[in-house]
Amino acid sequence: MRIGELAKQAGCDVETVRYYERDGLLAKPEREISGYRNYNTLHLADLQFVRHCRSLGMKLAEIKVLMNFRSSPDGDCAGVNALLDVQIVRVEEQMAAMSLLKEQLIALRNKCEHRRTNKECGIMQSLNYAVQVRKCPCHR
Amino acid sequence: MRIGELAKQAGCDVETVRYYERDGLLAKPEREISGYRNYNTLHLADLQFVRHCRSLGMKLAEIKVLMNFRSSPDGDCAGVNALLDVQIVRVEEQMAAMSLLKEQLIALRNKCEHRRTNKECGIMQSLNYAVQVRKCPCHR
DNA sequence: GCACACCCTGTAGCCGCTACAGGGTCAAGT
DNA sequence: ACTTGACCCTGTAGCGGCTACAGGGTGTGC
Repeated sequence: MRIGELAKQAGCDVETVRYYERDGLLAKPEREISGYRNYNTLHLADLQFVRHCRSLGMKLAEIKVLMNFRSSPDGDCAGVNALLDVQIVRVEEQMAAMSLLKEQLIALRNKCEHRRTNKECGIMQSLNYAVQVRKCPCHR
Repeated sequence: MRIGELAKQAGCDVETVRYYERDGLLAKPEREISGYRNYNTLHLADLQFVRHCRSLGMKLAEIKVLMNFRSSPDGDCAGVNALLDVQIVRVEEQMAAMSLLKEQLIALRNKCEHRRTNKECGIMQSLNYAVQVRKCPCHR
């Protein structure tokens, strides 16, 4: 199949496929005489693997590591587990940060009693000062 | 004061200050004969305002809007409120997405019973397929 | 007169794409 | 045989918000 079909099946953009190839994430496919890239179902499986990893928020460098694990099927999968743990920790950290952020934004939003001028606005006034930060409100 | 002192007081990098100036977020300061930028406390207040907004996750374009509100102090602050609401919605959306992500990652993590080979690893096998998505687990 | 901290401009890099420009190829229709 | 239009190619630039140089100039203290 050609690149358009491949991209469609994987639910991504043609440009993205070429980007992955350039980045060394996907193997370079054979070319037709015309120069067109020609893919088979193994290429598709690889691309889908990458897209699934991406949808889980993994970085391309991390996906490369997983691809390497994949190409040594008899190796110990401890590395896979460790990589997943990194993802989970990262997401948890981001969630904690967002939680704090939301709290700050809502506190700020409540500073304004409607229909004031900009200079009287409690929000605008507060933005002149650093946000009061409690020590990690999400973990108590 | 010179740029190094300004950056230090605002808790950011010198390069960041110059970047903000180039981006039109901060006014261009006077120059000394040497060509060095010379700042006063008003510049510092502006920079701190920007940094506080950034720490709340606002985009530079949004901060520009707030700066404009700031320079028309007698205007109606409804726009400020609306902008804050946009921030809050954005953070809530991101938190919902992260929550879903975390759930998916943990489900995936549980697919591997320790000390297998890569090809037997439940995680690696699952990554060949799309993640099962429940309809927004964070809102019920 | 020298060292060293600081400042300047301009450019390139990070990430994961996205969006062109400027061209070639192919298949169907007339 | 010719045209249309969908697809493909390479290469480059842009997004956001910085960060990190290179290659130079300036200021200050000893």
